[in-house]
Amino acid sequence: VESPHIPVYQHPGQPLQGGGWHGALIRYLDHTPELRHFIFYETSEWMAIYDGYPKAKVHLLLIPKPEFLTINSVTELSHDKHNKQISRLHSAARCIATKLEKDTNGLRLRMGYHSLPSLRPLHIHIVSQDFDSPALKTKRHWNSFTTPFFLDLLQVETALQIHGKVTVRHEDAEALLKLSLRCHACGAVQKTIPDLKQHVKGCESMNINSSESH
DNA sequence: GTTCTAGAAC
DNA sequence: GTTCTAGAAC
Repeated sequence: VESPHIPVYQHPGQPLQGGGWHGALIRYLDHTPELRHFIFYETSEWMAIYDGYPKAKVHLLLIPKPEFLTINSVTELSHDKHNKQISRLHSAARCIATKLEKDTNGLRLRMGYHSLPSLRPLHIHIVSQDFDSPALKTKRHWNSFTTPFFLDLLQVETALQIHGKVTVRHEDAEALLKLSLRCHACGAVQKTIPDLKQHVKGCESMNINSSESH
């Protein structure tokens, strides 16, 4: 397990545009000078960057470096080929999350993959569960983090262990993104995104296990 | 992935 | 009238 000097989370602002969005994350790995402020921390095996459009108070992406693991989606992983690398990557994610949870005084974090990622290469989301961010604008955004579309690290590890790979049915995953807007803490359905954000701010269930509730 | 915007919803 | 979403374009 890496035990680096993980810094304090401090998002730098909006990233530069251009360069084609599918491979946008590659530009971070290439150390494009304009994006250097978006590097949260890196080792020889991975780079943790600030999400350019953070969907919560804390939102990092953990990207394995090409020489460590070259792959675009969780469905391309196999137990036989990648078990050791994935273990190390997940350890790093957990190490970062533990540090961030300390720094943020109990902000709850989830770590995992999107079933159908829009960006390559493979990346793990480390995201706090407040979803208090102006960049979270659509049902797709919301459901990609709060439905089973979001695959937790442990879930991926278990699938790899049992089935040797992670299987995603495209249409099932797409359907999850279209589910009605539901509070992830209490399950209440909300009509619009603004309604949902308003609800989450005051939702009693949100504060369980948070230091702010004590 | 985001931006833009037409038209649905209110 | 304004708010909000969803689909096209990028």
